[in-house]
Amino acid sequence: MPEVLEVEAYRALAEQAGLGRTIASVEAPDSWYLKRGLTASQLQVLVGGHFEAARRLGKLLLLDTRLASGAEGPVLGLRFGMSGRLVVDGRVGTGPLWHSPRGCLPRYERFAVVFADGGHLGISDPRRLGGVEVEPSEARVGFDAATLTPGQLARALSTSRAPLKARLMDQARVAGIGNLIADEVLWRAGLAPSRPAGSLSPAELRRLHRHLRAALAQMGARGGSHTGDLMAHRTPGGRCPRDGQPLQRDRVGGRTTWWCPAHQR
DNA sequence: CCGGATGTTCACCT
DNA sequence: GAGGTGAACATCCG
Repeated sequence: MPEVLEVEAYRALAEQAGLGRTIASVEAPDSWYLKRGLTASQLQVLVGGHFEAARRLGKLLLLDTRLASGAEGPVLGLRFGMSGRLVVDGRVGTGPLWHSPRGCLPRYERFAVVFADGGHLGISDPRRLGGVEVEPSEARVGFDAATLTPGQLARALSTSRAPLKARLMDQARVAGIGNLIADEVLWRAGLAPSRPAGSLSPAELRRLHRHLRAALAQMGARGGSHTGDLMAHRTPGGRCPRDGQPLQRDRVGGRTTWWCPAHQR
């Protein structure tokens, strides 16, 4: 699930409910979930400290920490993969948009911090595709999709012969756009997913930027990445809700892509 | 039973 | 160097 909209909801939840609470223990039962050599014992440094801020870069949730000593602690980086959710005191960051209530079973909790007040903040991730790291490289993350300017979009796409959709989903270029948002935005903007990214005219670039902003705002208000106008039609036999033409299913950038050859050029 | 799923990384090709 | 492909991760769903 998590694209920029979901991770932003997780960030808001962490900020609203997770800051300033004393950390009593860190539970990392799944060593595979700890990335870049991070170990459970290294995380024990957080005990007695607290989270000081919740930030987001693309799909990466960053938790700034303060140690018990008062010194600045490490930055915790949380990734959610396809099926990960942030859970704070039993509350899920995005409310009702998760389709399977079973995704929250205790056995799917891959990482958690238990607070001294008895509450907790954790990641529930059935498919185990997310992960936790310390001091993630913030410099390697591209322009954030939620605040992307027209100039940044132009820079992210310019001169590339890679498919437009692949470039939009390249987290080192534009951070936060996943498969569903990419299909939705390209459909709204009337641009074919396989167009070379660097081939867009200035007018097309402006159009893409406008539709990206509008789609994120609308889908955010509706409740997430799966609430786009194209979503219900991404299925065999599906037709374009704009012009009724059969949608085409392809593979672009390694991901299943649904698009309308009639109006996406 | 099989295929596919809102993601990332890596090895291995062209 | 730039891109593409397939595998890996683990579970659920149609």
